[in-house]
Amino acid sequence: MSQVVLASPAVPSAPAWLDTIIKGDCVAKMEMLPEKSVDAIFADPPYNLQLGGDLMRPDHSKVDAVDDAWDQFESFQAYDAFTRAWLLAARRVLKPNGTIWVIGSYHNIFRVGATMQDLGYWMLNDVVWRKANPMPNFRGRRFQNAHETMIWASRSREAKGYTFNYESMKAANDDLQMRSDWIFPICSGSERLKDGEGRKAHPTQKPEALLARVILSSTKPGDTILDPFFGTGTTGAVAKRLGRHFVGIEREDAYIEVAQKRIDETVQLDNLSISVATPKRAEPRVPFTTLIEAGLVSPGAELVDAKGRYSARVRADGTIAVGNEAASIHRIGARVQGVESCNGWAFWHVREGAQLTAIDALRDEVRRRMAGA
Amino acid sequence: MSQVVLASPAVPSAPAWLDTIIKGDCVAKMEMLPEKSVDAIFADPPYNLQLGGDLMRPDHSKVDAVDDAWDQFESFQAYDAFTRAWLLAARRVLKPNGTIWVIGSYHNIFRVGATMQDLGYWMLNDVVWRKANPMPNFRGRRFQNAHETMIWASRSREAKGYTFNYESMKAANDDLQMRSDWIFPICSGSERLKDGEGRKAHPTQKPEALLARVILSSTKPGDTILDPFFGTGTTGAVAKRLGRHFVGIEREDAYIEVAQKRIDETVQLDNLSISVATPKRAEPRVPFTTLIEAGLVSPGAELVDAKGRYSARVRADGTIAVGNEAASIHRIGARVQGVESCNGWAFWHVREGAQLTAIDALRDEVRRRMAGA
DNA sequence: AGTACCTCTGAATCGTGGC
DNA sequence: GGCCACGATTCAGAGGTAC
Repeated sequence: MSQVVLASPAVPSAPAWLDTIIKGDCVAKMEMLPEKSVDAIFADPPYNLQLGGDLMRPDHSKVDAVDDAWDQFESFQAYDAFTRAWLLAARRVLKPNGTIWVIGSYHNIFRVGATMQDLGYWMLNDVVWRKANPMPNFRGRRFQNAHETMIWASRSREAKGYTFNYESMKAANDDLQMRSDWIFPICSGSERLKDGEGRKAHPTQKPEALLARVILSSTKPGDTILDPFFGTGTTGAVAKRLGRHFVGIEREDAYIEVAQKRIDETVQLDNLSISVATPKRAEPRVPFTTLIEAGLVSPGAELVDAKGRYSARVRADGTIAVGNEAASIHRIGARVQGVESCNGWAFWHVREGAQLTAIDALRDEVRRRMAGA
Repeated sequence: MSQVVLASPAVPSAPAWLDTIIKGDCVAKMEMLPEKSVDAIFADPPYNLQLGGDLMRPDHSKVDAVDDAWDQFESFQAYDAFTRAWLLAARRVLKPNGTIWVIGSYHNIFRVGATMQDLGYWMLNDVVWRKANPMPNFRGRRFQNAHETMIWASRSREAKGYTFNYESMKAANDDLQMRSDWIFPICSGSERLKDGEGRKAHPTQKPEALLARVILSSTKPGDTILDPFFGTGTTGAVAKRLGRHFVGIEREDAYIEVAQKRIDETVQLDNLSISVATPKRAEPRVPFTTLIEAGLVSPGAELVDAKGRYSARVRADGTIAVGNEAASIHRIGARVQGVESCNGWAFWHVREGAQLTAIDALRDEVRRRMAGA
């Protein structure tokens, strides 16, 4: 009797690169992967920040800026060429119905987005990550830069079969459609990886909650997610935890070491638990200027305290004025009483004829309108 | 007796185009305006929406999409050429310290932003308009598109003297820095302009509250704001109400008619209501020695920091001394803390028994006396 | 044990004016 | 145009320490 030679198994073995970190330049390494082999891509490319000198906080401490060599480009042209190259290589690797996420800030995201359109990617959404705790603007010269932007795109306009877990997202958002603006804290505390000396292991580590929403919304369990700028491996760790495969590409040994250890320590959730976490819905803070914008208080209106002893005028810019001094409702409330501080919301009222309406009641009205909308 | 011939007024007459709507193509008309003649620009260019067929709601009603001829471009190249042309013409008209706002969605904002950078504009912020009541996504294939993006940029990297009313914005936001994400309802209800048949007069009318914050944050009363895509004149109406001048450019007679009527019916707020909170930088400089001359601080008096850790002595010449070293309040403040620099006004206090009085408060007193005199 | 206070830090394109 | 003094400017969260 001759021995039966077993045929190769019906299920093909997983490719060697699956669930690994590939060391090297992301363009060269992506070109070595099979075409149309990954379901999704998450990319956090260099932002090309163009910083001037040192920036000091008001308390004279120095801001730890992102001044790494990998974020330096000679010109917009150089950055565009780099962007075009990696986006092109990424598109080859992406399955026809795959989607790509790219995160950036105003420094780079417009160039990235235009290049994506030029290469044939089809935009599905731009999603705003609103930071719950952004760094302040220390010099008071701009608005506090409190968000970053993600672009979510399919491989082409014709690709209609991409994954979007609409029902999961809606259920996770208290049965309302998930919006294009998400709020998450920045990555800090124990989640923030440290090197041997206790310094942050990577200057721009992203929060796992952000990656979790990305992965849960646009991939299925068992899918493969490629991250060409792997860094400390947030994409890989979250993918593993949520029962997805990953491929990471990273140039720097120090980052690879941290990422591998992190992923090794990550445990996959049981199948039941790979569901969408419910986002917290905090009571929205309503600034005084919103009452003016909503038409509930008019510029020029008179505010008085409950006993009618003090009076102030509302200005269009959201400050209120007494004499020739203008400041917030809180400051002016403190000022007229000659005290250190004052809750302007509790102190001031709008006079309508003989009737006084607390501005706090008007704020409640704004909250009702925002919730009802 | 001969009649006195009055000389021409010392104040030069306003240019003929101020506070008017110019009919025509915005590039051609901007090229006819004097260079460096406007303080700010607000632009709401065509979004280049690429809609397929008609979009139907679940109840089979048709969504009133933006399908106007002015929003159709043959290709990204055509849209880019158009964008480059109007941004170039706009930059010529903008004063060196002027700023520009451009609003768009993911369809066009990335191309607009990249072009702005290519032309030398310097980005200050991207600001997200979060819609309190956005249109739902009817197909359930994407996230609800719940925001639009505005880019705020100066004319060049070197222009540091642009207007940003930091104090107004902060006071209006309950004494917290204004963030880069703003929430406003979309324009609807009685604010939404209708044509003769009760249909909306313009498909993309922006809310006045949005324009008000733009104008209040980045212009001063009396400034001139150019809007090259004037539409129904939201920019003009809000500018007039807030005591700013405007110039509008619009091609379509129907929009011009609605806009002119709207602006004619708009009333300017009184001066107190529109004035801008004064930044400390702009207040008259008071040298420390003035406090001594005014008798508010005596030579020989002891200065301490808020926590009483450091102490210095006031000298008659307006310097203060620690040990055998004498210098300005700033230099000595820095010296005792061992830091590079220090705002002595915020650091030092006069001790009167157990009570500490900030020398900054004494400076305010001097300023009040000077203003009253 | 609980709380109050202090310190540190995060993708940052972060002066002005007089001499 | 360069130099230098003046002096303006921060929010939320985590973690540690003192009481």
